[in-house]
Amino acid sequence: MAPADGVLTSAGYLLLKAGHHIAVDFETALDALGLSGREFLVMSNVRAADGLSQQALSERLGLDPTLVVGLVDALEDRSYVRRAKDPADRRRNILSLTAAGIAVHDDAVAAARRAEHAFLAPLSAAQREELRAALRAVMAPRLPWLDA
Amino acid sequence: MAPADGVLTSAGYLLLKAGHHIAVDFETALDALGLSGREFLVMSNVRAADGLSQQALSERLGLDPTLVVGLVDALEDRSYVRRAKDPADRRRNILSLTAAGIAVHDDAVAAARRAEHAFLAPLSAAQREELRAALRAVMAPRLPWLDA
DNA sequence: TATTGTTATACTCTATAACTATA
DNA sequence: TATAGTTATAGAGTATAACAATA
Repeated sequence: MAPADGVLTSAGYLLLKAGHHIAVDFETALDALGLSGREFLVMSNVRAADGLSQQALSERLGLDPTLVVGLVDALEDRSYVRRAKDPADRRRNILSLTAAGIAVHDDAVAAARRAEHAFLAPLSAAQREELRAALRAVMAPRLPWLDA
Repeated sequence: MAPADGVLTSAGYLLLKAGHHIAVDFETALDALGLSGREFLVMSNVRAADGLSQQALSERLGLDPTLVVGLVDALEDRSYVRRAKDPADRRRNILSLTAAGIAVHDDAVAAARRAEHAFLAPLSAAQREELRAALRAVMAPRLPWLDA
């Protein structure tokens, strides 16, 4: 057997593929609500971390700040997200969800959970929890906000 | 606690993020060999499945056939991959690795394995294997060639 | 008439640099 | 002088459609 054998069934490659597949599933599930995956993540982060600035958000998302502008614009147009000047530093925009944003986000969370459950259906509840713990351990050094 | 809490620490989101992070790590590791991640996957699939056509390859990779053309072109230019007309159906290109291609691919596999090992370092050997088994179970319905 | 591979075009997405307003 | 946010531009990446060769 070739020394290269097993690459395509390695944990690393399967992880890469699984990540992409579930991303597509999330997009599909959120599409019914008129949200993109990124918009959902913007709302999730704004909701999870109070008083988030756009720069802090871009770091969390791993996206360029210039991309965040357009994302927040699109959500503000639909009145899901609010920009407010930080009184302590008027350069900063403090982001928050509106009541309408929270309502839509609740639905989006439910849709995402259904998609996740379907994706992980081949696993038992215990296996799903083990998977989550393993991924959390691996990602902890890379996602500082995960500790909180 | 808000009903939306936990989205960012869910198995699904961590899976999505982990997939992207390891993809970046793979790209970085392969860069030293002058290979892109996709070129590496082309070579890995050609090597794993004998007599693969470009169309079959595009299905395995989940990429449009028109993208495969350019990938194979670039690898053929470096004499890593060969195109040969299928005698049974002269529309088909049968792909194979050259000796040079196999040599480079061996190095690439080693580099990818090192990157994977570093990425999964927080996990024990048993946990890594459990992760691999879980991902394989989840992806089996989506990657038909995984059964082989 | 359908399929494999190829090419060309248009579209989307992203990264880079420059600008403003605040500090 | 440096930073947060914004805008505009250019580049890379992708999808769509049309074509040639073969079935």
